[in-house]
Amino acid sequence: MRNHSGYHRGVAALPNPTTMRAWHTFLQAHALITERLEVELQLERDLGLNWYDVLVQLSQARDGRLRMTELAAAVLLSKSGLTRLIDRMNGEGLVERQPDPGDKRGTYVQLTTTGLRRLQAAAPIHLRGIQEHFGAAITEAEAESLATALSKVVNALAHSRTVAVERPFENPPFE
Amino acid sequence: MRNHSGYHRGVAALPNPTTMRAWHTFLQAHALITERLEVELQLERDLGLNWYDVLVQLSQARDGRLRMTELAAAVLLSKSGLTRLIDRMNGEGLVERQPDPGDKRGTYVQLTTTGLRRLQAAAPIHLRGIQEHFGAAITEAEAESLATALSKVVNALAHSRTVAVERPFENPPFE
DNA sequence: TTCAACTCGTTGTGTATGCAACTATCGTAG
DNA sequence: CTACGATAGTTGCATACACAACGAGTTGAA
Repeated sequence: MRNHSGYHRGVAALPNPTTMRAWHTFLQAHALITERLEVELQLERDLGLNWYDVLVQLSQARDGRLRMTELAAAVLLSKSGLTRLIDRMNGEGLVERQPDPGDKRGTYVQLTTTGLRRLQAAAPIHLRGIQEHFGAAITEAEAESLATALSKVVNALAHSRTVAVERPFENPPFE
Repeated sequence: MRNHSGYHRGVAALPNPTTMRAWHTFLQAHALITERLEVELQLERDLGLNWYDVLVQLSQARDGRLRMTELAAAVLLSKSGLTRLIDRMNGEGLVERQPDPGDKRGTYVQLTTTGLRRLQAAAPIHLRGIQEHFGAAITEAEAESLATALSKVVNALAHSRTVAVERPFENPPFE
């Protein structure tokens, strides 16, 4: 699936100014809002965004539990990263490890009632932040457009598996 | 507990479904595209995105140099984080530290010709990635809308200095 | 049934990063 | 000029993460 969206001039089409402006704003917005939401949740509910994400994923899962690997994928962490995150959350009683009776290799991560309460306390803060810093700043039409546009970006990326990239020159194995 | 989950309490409205959809797509798009660009730059030019950002900032600065603090702000790193990043980049000859003759506390980070060459080799790869994965996926109108909408988000955040948030049952701000 | 290849989660290790404390220097009020 | 608070950058320490190697368990083909 190559770049067959018009504009083939020379080797690789470069972004036009509008694209670059959108790109830059995109990065800036993400950095700022993410940091703000993290800080607010941390200050007001003593909960990091990763912890929150884990709680959300578990609360939405059937029986409030997921396998380590599923959860790792859902919260975009490596397996080892999740192992240690769950260690910490378990240490605070928010989740529990349960052996999977059907597969002795596997472990379920189960949301505890403590964890659920913690999530219920945190969710309004987080959602309020999203509304305040994101939703309130843009119009409904802009939100629609944004979702549409970025969905296309996501789909394009999801469907193009890291195509063996070209290595025009250099990059020999010497260092 | 004040702002109850009430939808009409006025105090803290929660996001509507459109907003939430836009929000999720926003996060997803950022995570995916960022990872892809990082991987591509790393594989094809053996350069991390942070390194690239530093090189870009320096190349755009007057005389190809910036003070540590300015650079730290530009690339969104803490002072200590930048100290070590510059250590590493200096170790590979991409930048140099220069004392500021006018302020003996200060240090300039100066782009070297090696660093500039490295940037010139990397830039096409990175820009191509932005075009391919971002620019090509959306229409010009969507790019405009996105830039407009997210600019408003950025401005709102930049102008609202972390307003002392409510701490329902935490230490009051009375020091 | 057997066993090689795979999968699941953990552990060892290395790296990047932030915070707080520190040193050196600067700027200024008195 | 002095003294003190502010600022620039570095360092010690702690944390969070990824990658690779690993042991235990599973699966499928012969």
